[in-house]
Amino acid sequence: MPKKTITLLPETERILSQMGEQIKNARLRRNIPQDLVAERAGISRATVISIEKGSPSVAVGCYAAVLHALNKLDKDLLLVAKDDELGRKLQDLDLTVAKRVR
Amino acid sequence: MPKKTITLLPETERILSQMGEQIKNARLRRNIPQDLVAERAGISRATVISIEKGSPSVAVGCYAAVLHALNKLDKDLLLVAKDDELGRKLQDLDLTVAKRVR
DNA sequence: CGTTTGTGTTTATTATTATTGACATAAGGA
DNA sequence: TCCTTATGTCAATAATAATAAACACAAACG
Repeated sequence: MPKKTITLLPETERILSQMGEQIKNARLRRNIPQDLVAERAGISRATVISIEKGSPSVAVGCYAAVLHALNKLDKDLLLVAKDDELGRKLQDLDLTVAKRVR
Repeated sequence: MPKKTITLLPETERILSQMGEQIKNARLRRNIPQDLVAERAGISRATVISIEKGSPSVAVGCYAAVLHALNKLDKDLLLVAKDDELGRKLQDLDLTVAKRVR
């Protein structure tokens, strides 16, 4: 039973909005209509619109598909949680390469 | 009526998987159990598990909430579609700052 | 200015998701 | 080793998401 709706901090919502805007700009630069992106991504145009608004409730797979339709921009997803500086510092304080938390 | 299920290219699926792994590693480095992340993110532990596996069907908002629970790692989402080199090159060829495609 | 068409809303419908809880497994400390 | 507990899986259910279609609006072009 999905939660009534996903509740996010305003800060996080803004981040998603901005990401959506960036996706939209990437599309505009390529001069591809939402129609086409939707078709290439295998989703509906309505969902593309939601994505460009940064809707939190849209599946990450839809985001990925749209990004891929924009000339393999989906590879950008690999940047998420990649360069984890804080994480590495924390790890240095307690050098355990654990498979799970303790 | 949601599509039967999101169908992605194997390449895109791999990207999501890897992203999930990176998120998991970020959590392990911080030594936070899935339980706690779920609580902080306001979602269920089952969903956290799905996210760490890179499940395409999970809402992007859940991903964002988990990232935020990991010391504001949600800012990494701003890297997506940001440094759009190809897009800018394409734009250079046809310098129009359009609000929509034509 | 007129026309084309890309964009954004809305609504109803149905398939799918996120949840809960219980259980099995295994990691790692004592 | 033993024991705690983090992790993963599974099933059933409730609530949402993604869709299609029609509409209005506005941007860009001739």
